[in-house]
Amino acid sequence: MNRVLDSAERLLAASGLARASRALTSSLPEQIATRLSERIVAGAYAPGQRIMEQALATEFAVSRGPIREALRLLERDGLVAILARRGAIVTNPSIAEVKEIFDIRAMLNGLRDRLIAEDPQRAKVLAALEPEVARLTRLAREGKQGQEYVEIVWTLNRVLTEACANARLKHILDSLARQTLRYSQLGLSTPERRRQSVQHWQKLLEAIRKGDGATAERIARERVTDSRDAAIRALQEAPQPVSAAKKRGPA
Amino acid sequence: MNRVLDSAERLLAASGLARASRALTSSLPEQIATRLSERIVAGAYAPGQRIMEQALATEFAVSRGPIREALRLLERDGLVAILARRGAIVTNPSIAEVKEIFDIRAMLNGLRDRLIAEDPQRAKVLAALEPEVARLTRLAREGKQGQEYVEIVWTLNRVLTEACANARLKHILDSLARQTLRYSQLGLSTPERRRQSVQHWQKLLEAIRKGDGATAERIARERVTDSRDAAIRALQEAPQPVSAAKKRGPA
DNA sequence: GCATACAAGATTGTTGACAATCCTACAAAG
DNA sequence: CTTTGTAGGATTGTCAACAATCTTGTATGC
Repeated sequence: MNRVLDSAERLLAASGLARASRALTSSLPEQIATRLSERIVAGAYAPGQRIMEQALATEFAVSRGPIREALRLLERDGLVAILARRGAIVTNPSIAEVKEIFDIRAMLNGLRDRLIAEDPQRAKVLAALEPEVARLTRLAREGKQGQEYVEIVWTLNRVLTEACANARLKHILDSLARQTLRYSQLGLSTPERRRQSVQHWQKLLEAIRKGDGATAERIARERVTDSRDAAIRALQEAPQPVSAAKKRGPA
Repeated sequence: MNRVLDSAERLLAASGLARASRALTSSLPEQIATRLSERIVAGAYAPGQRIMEQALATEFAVSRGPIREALRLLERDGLVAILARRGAIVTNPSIAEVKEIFDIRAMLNGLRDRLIAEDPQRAKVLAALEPEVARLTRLAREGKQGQEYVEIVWTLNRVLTEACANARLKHILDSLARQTLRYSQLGLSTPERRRQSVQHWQKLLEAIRKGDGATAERIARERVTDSRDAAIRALQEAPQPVSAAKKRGPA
């Protein structure tokens, strides 16, 4: 339908977030939550739009009970806000809130990568990361544009988060990643930024290889902080980043 | 009824966590969740104990719907685990999981205190912190034992978290604090540890006063890491820290 | 012309009942 | 004596309807 929307959907698939956290568990509310989160991230529901329970219940051919639970799950992930007696509306994070989320991610990505660097069994993770970083390097050298770059970066992040020994950290990072998925494309827009991103990843791999947790943490943190600043700059220039349309009423 | 239980209840009240996050919103499921979380933290439900929906519905004189929602809220906070078709059981975090939570808190408390130190309007927070730290210093000098010490530390943490400009960070920290409330008393057991804790707080205040975000972050992180190690040591010595009884069946 | 009050419709919160699944106890076979 | 299969009760998951609240459109007053 729409180019931006398509790329967002591909990004979601590449990120593996939907599958990673819920789809296989086969609980009805979780399945519904997964499908709804895909729509929100893809921009099918505009920020600020109200989501009615009965409409979804009819669409998914279930009762309102599972729908309600699914909406609470989305609230937990920050994709909708639920107001008492007024239902769920798609969140529209302000620039300040996006910055907040990135600040938290900077700290926790730092912890994640430090833990991995200090893990005696990190060789396996490295084996998964190395070919991806090699692809990234090649793409950057060839000056290639496009979606592929973003997808590789998401894969790298997913591999690192999956490998994380701290289950609760993994959970929080997944949740935060879903919340910033809508803005993740903004961080790699210019060729210079991509070149710097590649350098960051190479240095991170080096630090993990050496088992240097402190360096791994510092690099991860810098990387997210850079993404944060880039995303904020992009948001300030274009206040409506993903969804062009501003539909508020029912579809 | 039981001394340990009493002190846990006082601690919960002093921490202000229940009130801070839910009680005033007056939604029925949230009220129920608050009361249940008090019971879990106080040890009225033993770890591993199964919680049945119908029993709670009868007790609170509501239908099972709000009870279900309340249990999902507790799951979000990590106080119960919900298994498909098997309901909610009170979580019994392993030592490894407690360490995980403390590791996350170390990072995020660091972010919190750095943000506060870099906040131009930090004077107001300082004004609230200073008398408490003074009380702490006095207690330590007098070599006083007892609950008061723990309560002051909780107040300090609550003031800092409340003052945090990052709303999402505040939310995550509240949630993590609830999860470790059961173990927070373990960190300050010996007089030496308390003296060191006082020093940490004094240095933290100093850093905030100067606007030295990096130092504030480092100190906060050290403090949580120390608490973590102390809590783990205590847990290894006494595997059943809060609730003495090991009731698994219905009460 | 604009703001306010009211009424009808729509939407969420809650309830009680039904269906599907799980756990326990007991019996039968190896 | 241990293990496997089965039946009953118990518990969670889902549904449809009712009550309480909110939103929207309209009319009225200034």
